[in-house]
Formats: sequence, structure tokens, C-alpha cells
Amino acid sequence: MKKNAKIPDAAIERLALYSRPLRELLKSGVSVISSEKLAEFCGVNPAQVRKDLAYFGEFGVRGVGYDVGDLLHHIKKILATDREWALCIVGMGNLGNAIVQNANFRKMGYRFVAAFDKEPRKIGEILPGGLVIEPVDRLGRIAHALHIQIGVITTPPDAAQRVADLMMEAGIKGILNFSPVQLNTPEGYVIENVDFTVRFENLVYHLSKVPWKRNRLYEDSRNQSPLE
Amino acid sequence: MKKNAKIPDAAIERLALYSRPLRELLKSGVSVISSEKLAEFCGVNPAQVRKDLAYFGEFGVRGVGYDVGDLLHHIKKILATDREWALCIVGMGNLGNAIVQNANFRKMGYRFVAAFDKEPRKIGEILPGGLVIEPVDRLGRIAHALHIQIGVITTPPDAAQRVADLMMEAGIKGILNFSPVQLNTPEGYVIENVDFTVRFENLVYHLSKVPWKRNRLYEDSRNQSPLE
DNA sequence: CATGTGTTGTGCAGAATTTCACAATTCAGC
DNA sequence: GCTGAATTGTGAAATTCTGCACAACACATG
Repeated sequence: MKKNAKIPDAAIERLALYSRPLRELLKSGVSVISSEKLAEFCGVNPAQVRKDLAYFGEFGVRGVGYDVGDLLHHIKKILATDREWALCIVGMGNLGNAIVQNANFRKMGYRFVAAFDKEPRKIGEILPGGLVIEPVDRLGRIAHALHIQIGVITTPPDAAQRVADLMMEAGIKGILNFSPVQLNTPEGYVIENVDFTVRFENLVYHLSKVPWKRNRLYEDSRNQSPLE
Repeated sequence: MKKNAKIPDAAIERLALYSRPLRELLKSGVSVISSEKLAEFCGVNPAQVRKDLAYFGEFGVRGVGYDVGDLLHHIKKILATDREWALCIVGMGNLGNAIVQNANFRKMGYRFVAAFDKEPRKIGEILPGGLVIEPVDRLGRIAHALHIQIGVITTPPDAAQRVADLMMEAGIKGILNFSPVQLNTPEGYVIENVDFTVRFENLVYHLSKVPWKRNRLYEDSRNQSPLE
């Protein structure tokens, strides 16, 4: 294990990736897995898997592989998803509701303890989970009272920075930003962006590069390749 | 301009990023911008901006900068967002609804032309945009008829691969996958993943590394300035 | 038209990351 | 116990990406 090695950000991302098949394997009773198999599940290089893990310790057994439960436990510990984090969310439109009620999120143990919106007609609305929508101007007070550590922003773009400022002022150090704007934040805060539109433009770019062979199944269609 | 240079994937991602402030600037009437300013808006290095753009051509004027409208137009063309793409979506839960109705998506000109679900009680439901939810088993036929090129998956994880297979069979070459599973796809298809949980675990990891002064703020109300 | 300021495009160095390749280790079978 | 097959951990090579630094160019001004 490297001592003071700088850990690539991409490695962390992959760690999260590895945990998914591990969860499955654990459920289906597989107790040991090799870096090669795990790599295959995640579509990466086996050496990559080993190196990523080696940043944090020696979790495998030479000649044998990795104990599934053990490895998963270690990864959870590394990613800090083995503890409880208190979240709040601001912006209870369609997306906000989808996030709060998201089954996967819940299954992973992430719990929202507060939800905010600025629309007066939404205030007081009770969400399926039992949460009550509060007005944003109570964010500071509530965040303190409930020791909220993470804020999720699902507002329209033009409100995002304002909300982020509110969150930071409320002592929230981590923000998951779903709005397509670059948040301006000082040192010491952790911002993670989930930007659909960027992902989308990526997809479309790569798609426009695919040699668009006509699909034989649908040869009857006279409307061909829109590209090139 | 490099001739046969290999274009980093990260460069494409940044191109999408650059387009956002450009849109704003265009609206507010700014006609020229330097790589330095644009870089600042996006939180990257100015040389990076210039290099990214240089992969695709010479869009700037030395001593002057980039014409905002012109550059935006070029980026749109590069990313292939200057054309119409026909999308469909499968899985009309909270997330699916949020995506279809997402205001930003609409503003960018992306249009969903079909929505599917397997729940019989949802079939026939009319969405705010006017779309009618169809049963998934019609995906092949409809995708063909409407020349759908991109599929969005917002189903529960265990259905995702099945849906992806259906899409591929229907001649859909590009998939935007919102479910937290690694899709298995042959060559020639473009898969883009939007995985909240990965993003989330990233956030939590970095957050756990932040020197958290006064993590236990039981003695609250005295809100001090951020660390450092 | 010469000069000075501003800004791009890009060669290059080196930083960062990925992949290779192999010694080290484990274990099953004989 | 010894041997061979399997698989990790890791130094080093290969590859990819980023940032610097500067020549090339544009334009304003006198």
C-alpha cells in the first residue's frame, strides 16, 4: 500500500462503481471474487481495480481473490457511506420529488430530513415519506437544529446560487447540485454536480460519430440516416 | 488546428460546459469573450479552453477573443445539438416524469416523442406535454415509426438491461441510462450513464475528508466563518 | 505605418493516470 | 512437503492530459 500517494479522483468514482456488483454478489451468496471478474462487471481493466483498492489497503488474498463481504465493507468505510448523513433538499418540483422518493437512494440508507421550497402553495405539503415542505427561509434554522450536513439543489438554474449561499451560511459543507449552473463556492466546501444536459450533449456528440448503418430489421423504411 | 489528434473525452464534456455561460452572455448582449474570462466562468484553465476549442478549428481572433454567438454556434455544431433528435423514455415513475417535464431540457430543444411503462394502470395516461404513455411492448414499432434515435432509461435497476436490449433491437443507438447498473452493450452503441448514487458517494467521500471543525455543533447559533 | 497592448493557437515539458508484467503469495492435489 | 495453477500488489513503462510560455497575429493610437 502506497503511503502518501495522491489518490486520483477517478479512483473514488470507480470505487463506488465496484460496490454495485459486490452488493449483488453478496446477495446471491458468492463469497470470493477476483479482480478480473470484478473488472469485467464494471467494464474496466483488472489492474485498475487492484490499483484502486491498493490505494487504501491490502484487501485481497494472493492466489485467491477478494472476499466479497469484506471488500464491500471496506469500500463503504472508505467512501464513508457506512455512517448516517443528514440531507436536505431545496426545490420540490418534479425532480426534487423524484430524488426524495427515489427507491435506490432509500435502499442505500440516505435519508432526507428536510425539504424546502419557496412557492407558498407548496409549503406544508406532506411528502410520501412523511416530510413536510418548509419555506426556504427556515433553512438556516432547521439545518442547524437537525445537524444537516448535505444539501441537494433541485431548483431552477437562476435560484441555484442563492440556495447554495443559503446552505453554506447554514453550515452545510457538501452540496449535490442538480441545476445546470457552475456554483461559486469558497474553499472548504464540496460541490458535486449532476448535470443531465452535459451528459446529454456528450451522448449526442458520440452518437453523431457512430457510423449509422441501416438497421436491417427495418429495411422497408425509406427514411435513412439523418447524419453525414 | 491539430489534424488527426485524438480528442480527450474530457474535452467534449468541457465543451458542453462552455456553452452554458456563452448562452447567458449572448442573451445579455456581450458579443466577445476571451478564453480567460470563459475559463473563469467554468472554473478551468484558460489554456485548456483554447486547446479544447483548437481540437475543432480556429474560432477565435488573436488579440481580440471569441465572438460569443459564433463560438456558441460552432460548439452546438460540434456537439451535434444543432439538429433535432427524437427521444423516447421508458419508466414513467417520479424520475421519468421529472425528466420529460424538465424545463431545461425543453429549453435546450430536446423533445420526447414517446414515453413507455409496463404498469397497465399507467398506460394511456396523458402527460403534461401531451404525450401518452404506451406499453413497452410497443417500443419496437413506435421507435421505428417515429425514427427515434435516443432512449432514456428511468426504470428500476432490475429492468434496465431488458429495456436496453429492447431499445437496441429497435435500432436505437444511443442510450441515456439513469439506473445504477452497468449496461451490457455490443460495439456501435453509445451509452451515457447518469448515476446519482455514484455522484453521491463521491460527495460523501470528499466531505468526510474535509477538516470538519465543529462537526458536532450542539452549541449552535453562533455561526462562525468557514474554516481556513 | 510604427509601436504597444491584448489575446489566440500551439510546441513542449512534465504531471497524472492507466496498463503491463512479474515477483510474491496462497492453496489444492498428490 | 512439493508442485503447479491462480491471483494479488506494485514498480516501471506507456499513455494521456494539462499548463506554461511564447510566437503569431489583431487592433488602436498617434
